[in-house]
Amino acid sequence: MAMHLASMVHGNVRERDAFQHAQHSPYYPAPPPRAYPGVNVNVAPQSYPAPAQQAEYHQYQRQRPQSPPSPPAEEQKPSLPSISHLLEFAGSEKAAAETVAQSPQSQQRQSSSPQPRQAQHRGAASMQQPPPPSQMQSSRPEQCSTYASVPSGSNPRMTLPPTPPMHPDVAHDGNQSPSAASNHSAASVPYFVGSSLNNMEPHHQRQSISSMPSVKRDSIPSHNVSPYSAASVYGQSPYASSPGAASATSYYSPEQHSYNAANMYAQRPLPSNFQPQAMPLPVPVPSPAANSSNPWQHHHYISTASQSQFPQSQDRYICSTCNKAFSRPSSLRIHSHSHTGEKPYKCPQAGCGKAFSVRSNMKRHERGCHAATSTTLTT
DNA sequence: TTCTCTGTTAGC
DNA sequence: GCTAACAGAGA
Repeated sequence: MAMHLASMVHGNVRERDAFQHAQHSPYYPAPPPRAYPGVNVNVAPQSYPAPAQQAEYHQYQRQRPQSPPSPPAEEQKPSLPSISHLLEFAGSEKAAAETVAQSPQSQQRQSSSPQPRQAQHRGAASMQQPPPPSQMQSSRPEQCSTYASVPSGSNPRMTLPPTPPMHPDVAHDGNQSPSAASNHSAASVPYFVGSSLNNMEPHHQRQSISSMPSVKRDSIPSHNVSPYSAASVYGQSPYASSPGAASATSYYSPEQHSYNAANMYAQRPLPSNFQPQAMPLPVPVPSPAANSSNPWQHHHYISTASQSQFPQSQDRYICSTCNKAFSRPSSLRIHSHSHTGEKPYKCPQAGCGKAFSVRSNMKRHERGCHAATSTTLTT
């Protein structure tokens, strides 16, 4: 159940991420629902359409996937349960869940009998799903849940090449709840998905970046409102109170993220790869000192298999914000300044006060603007 | 392998 | 012209 819950959270995080990246943001305002305003954690099965009506019900859901949450809360019952409820739920059903996970028969039973829950999750998914469910819902869930599976290096599926986003219907098979789907896809899909902006393989990232028509360097930050907006968004996210929020905040809290490039950029996939509490990851929260050997790569959640897919010495360091790849940690660190707005290099000239994010630029400025002054001073 | 410096490009 | 940002070369 912990995994279940974690996946659920994952799915939501990814979903949010997807929303953030969604082209059509009519759904972006959706997050509010995530505050679980009308979320009835105790959504009763009877509140869902009977099995015989599910098809129609789902049809209905699909036909109007784009319609934003409307006032009539009755129809929105199929929404995700709150974290708190999930926690409670996890506690009470943990044993049962474990049993289920271990027993295929139990899975069968679960997939066949708990229709209500299934419907519930489906309903929730449908309600929160942005228009293109095939991309939004199914793709995002995979990446981060895969991250969850990374630690288990024994998972053979991790070696599989990237697979296209699962079809929503497919994602619903088996244990079909979004969370279940996440679990399911987690194991079957590599940590990144092509549709994911933040979880692409470096070479893919480069491709995507290079393919970006005119990604002005200066334009990157604009798209990068993300580091902060993301931080704020996540900070406001209901998940901040979730068990995994600890790690999430550790990744995104602006405070930490200020200059801890190791935190911010090596963990780039964080939003989506948001690590649930149960993750047996070696080092969830990177300590530059602890990971001084290779802080960047480590936090990329790159499986050994994945690592072997691209050059070790080339652009290993990916900016978690804009996915830009760098071959050197220092480059990434400096680049991070462009996102954080940090300008650690201040002009030493008295009365100047100018600051730069790049040391060389500062020196250049010094030479250019204070050459006379400095020469005068030095001589 | 990484850092610093230099050169370059592009936006304002 | 100034600055941001990046890549390459050398240390």
